Amino acid sequence: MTGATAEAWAPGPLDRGFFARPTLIVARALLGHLLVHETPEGAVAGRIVETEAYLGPSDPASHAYRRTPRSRMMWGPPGHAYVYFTYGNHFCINVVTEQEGVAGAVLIRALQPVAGVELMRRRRGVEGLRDLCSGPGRLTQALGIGGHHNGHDLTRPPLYVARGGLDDGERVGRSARVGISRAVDWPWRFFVVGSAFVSRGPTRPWRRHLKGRATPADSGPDRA
DNA sequence: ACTACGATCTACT
DNA sequence: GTAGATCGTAGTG
Repeated sequence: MTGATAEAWAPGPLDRGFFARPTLIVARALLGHLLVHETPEGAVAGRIVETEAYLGPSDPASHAYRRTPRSRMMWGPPGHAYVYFTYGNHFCINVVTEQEGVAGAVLIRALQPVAGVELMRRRRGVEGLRDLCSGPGRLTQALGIGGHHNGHDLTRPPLYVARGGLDDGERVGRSARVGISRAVDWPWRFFVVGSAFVSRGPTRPWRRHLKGRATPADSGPDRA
């Protein structure tokens, strides 16, 4: 259980073509894959169970709604990390999508701890498995991700996305995105239905009431 | 130069 | 359920 090295279980990184697709496709397709960080202190990894899509100038909630120095990475090459600091306390990590020159990124919102759990506990200062990576600020702390990872190529160690997958019977759910003040009803959050490791309780993500017009809240065709 | 506000988390009532 | 922490980014003057 504990003590397994990355080499013992991790397949290679996903290739760049995986990320060079429309952002909404990548956001859903990332579910089940692994975010891996290998450091001198040890290897840690988690299975992606919750994501959010952020587009370019067409998306009022996106950092790329307007082009700024901070968000320039979102126009950069696919498969690279966009890491930003927020609320004076937390880092969040995105995977850049689309062709270079087109803005788009997927925020990783929650992981199911898979390896390096003791190191995660040490970094987080909490014990509960469900408290280690269930939130965008929590998972960066657990994995040791910081501002210096901004622009890192996530198809290359030491920080990369590796092939995982969804089990038969696991379904993809959608909801509105969390923590935003514009485009609040756009259903661009994706999560593994029933996972105990999503950032908002496992039984609660459906509880958003639709106001006025219907939104496509049903899961679409799944398959990663 | 100055101000407002977060793609959040934790602790407390 | 609500508030405070805490600071870089972005927008305004």
